[in-house]
Amino acid sequence: MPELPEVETIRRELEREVVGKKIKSVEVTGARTVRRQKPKELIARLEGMKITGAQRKGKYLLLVLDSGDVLVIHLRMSGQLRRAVPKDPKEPHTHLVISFTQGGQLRFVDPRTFGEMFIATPDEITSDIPELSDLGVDPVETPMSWVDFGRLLRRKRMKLKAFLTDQSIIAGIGNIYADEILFDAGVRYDRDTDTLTTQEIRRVYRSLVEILHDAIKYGGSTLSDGQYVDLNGKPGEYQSHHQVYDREKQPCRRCRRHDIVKAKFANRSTYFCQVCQV
DNA sequence: CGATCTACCTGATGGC
DNA sequence: TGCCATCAGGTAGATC
Repeated sequence: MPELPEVETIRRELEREVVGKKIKSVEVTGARTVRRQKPKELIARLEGMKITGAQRKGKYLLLVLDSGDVLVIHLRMSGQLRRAVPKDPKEPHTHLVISFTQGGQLRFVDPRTFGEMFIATPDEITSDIPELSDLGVDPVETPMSWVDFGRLLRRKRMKLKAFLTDQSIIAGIGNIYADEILFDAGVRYDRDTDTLTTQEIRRVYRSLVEILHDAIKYGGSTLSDGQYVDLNGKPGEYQSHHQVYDREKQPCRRCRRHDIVKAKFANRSTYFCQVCQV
């Protein structure tokens, strides 16, 4: 479900809603949500702690605690974080509930159960947990120049879409935003990184920054299945700004004369305009 | 090293 | 109406 813009939207809400709150109790009911450690250990390291910060690295959310520990959350395909009060009916697939001493709850809901939560020390995050320590640059958190971006690109030899979605190079871009970025830049998904001209590199990077920030501005994308919602259950609005994603056979919004094509790349759908992207 | 495929799950959708 | 195949925002791991 969520890519950088959706996770960033949630992070900003967490900053307002849970930072400063103290954890009274934690209930783990899902069998798979806490799988790197015993739920008991996670609960023990959470209860009684105050949340002091809400950070994001790529698609990972990090809730920093006053104990020094960090609660790491990855939503994967269908995970949601929802604000609630104890009397709210429990939605199906609610796997973990954090209750605050100030009242109110943070609930983790995840139908497909790919999402996970674990608690780690900052040291473990920077050096021991490969997915996190090997994470590439977060283009929103740590802006770079297009020249730096070009250096990253020149170091690799792969298909452009694979490059953009490789979390160990650039963190946060997934299937939707890769397609939107490539359309905006006018470059095909299957171009080899070593064939891009300097101008194309500059265009791809400018599009990358613009699309991600624009998507954050609109609160991310919610597709027809309505899976992505924010802390308050509100869907995003960026889907109506999509130029290609999920627009197969609909006219290209740039050239207006050709239909968006859906192709398979790396076993997933890729949407593009055969005329506007070269 | 990169490309490709599978697995992990539930639920929605569309064809027959 | 029901049954079955296919697909979905992500990622890790196996294999070539």
